[in-house]
Amino acid sequence: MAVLTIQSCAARSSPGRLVRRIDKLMANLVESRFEDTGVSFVQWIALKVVRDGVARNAGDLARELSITTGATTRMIDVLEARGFLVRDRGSADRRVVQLAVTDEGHALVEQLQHRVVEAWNEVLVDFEQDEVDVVVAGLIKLLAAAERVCGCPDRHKELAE
Amino acid sequence: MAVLTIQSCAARSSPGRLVRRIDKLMANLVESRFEDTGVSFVQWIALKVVRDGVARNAGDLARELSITTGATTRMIDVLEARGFLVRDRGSADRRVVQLAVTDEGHALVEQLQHRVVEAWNEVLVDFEQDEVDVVVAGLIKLLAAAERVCGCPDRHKELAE
DNA sequence: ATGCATTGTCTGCATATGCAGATATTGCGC
DNA sequence: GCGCAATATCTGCATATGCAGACAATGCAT
Repeated sequence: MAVLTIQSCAARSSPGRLVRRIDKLMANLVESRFEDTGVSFVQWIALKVVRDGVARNAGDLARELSITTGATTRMIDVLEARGFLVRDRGSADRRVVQLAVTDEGHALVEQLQHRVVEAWNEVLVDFEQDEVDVVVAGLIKLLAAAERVCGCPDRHKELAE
Repeated sequence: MAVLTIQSCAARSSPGRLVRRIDKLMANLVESRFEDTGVSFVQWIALKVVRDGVARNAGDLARELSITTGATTRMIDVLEARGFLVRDRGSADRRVVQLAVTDEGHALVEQLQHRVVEAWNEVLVDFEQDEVDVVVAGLIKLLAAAERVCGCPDRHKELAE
């Protein structure tokens, strides 16, 4: 408690700075390997969570991607136009837009998934399995703490995973 | 090595997903406490690294913020217009734009720094000091690994910190 | 000293996203 | 059934950023 001091709050070694930089670098790294497909990293994540049933409609998807529903609408527009995804205005509740990946989208997710794993494994080559586990565990705890303080609106149904 | 599997590469517990979400949440959290100042989180970081001498010119600042020099130019425009920062076309090399915070900028950094520390400490309230150290150490190693794979262009002078 | 490659910053244009209001649908109380 | 609050998505507009080329200053080879 009271763990961060003035000196460390925005230093190179502050958690905030580190997560930001890692996020940017990894997104760029992965995206550089998607170039032939014209699909962005975020678009790939969108397709993946829809395919895996983690996001079934537009609102779910927005929460999964940590972007607004407005931004999500437009991303779905693009993915639908490119034939990777289809909208389906639900018959039960006609407000919600059910999402499903097409065969083409499914194939794309599969293909790019291997590239993502490969990139991460190149980065993690000098890590032992338990080192990774420790980092991930720490991040999970940190995220939970941040969500608590933010009174996080997306404490949504825990689609076990 | 070969630590990430297909299953875990984009799951809720993947390092990539976690760092992205933590970054977004913390940026929003901090920014919500800056509202009265009209300064964004990134703008505050910019002022801070300039004040601390970590970034002395526009190029340095771009690397510190992980954004392009073009975006940096415009951010400097705003901060200069608001009187927090001054440009000074260097006399030694007239290409570089030396940066310095004004008295007003200095005061702002000081004031907001306390809010940032406070926010982080609220998040970290259930962490022991050594838990934080472990997470930070893991992130530092992860960042170094990512920079290695990216052939990172900003392995710039190690302004010790 | 001249020409040319390099470097640092800036600018024009495109995209991604946030925000706030609009629209459509649902469900609830009466 | 009617009116109204709540919900899910969409749209218009503003901003932040990336990218690629422009421009200015420097320094190096000759």
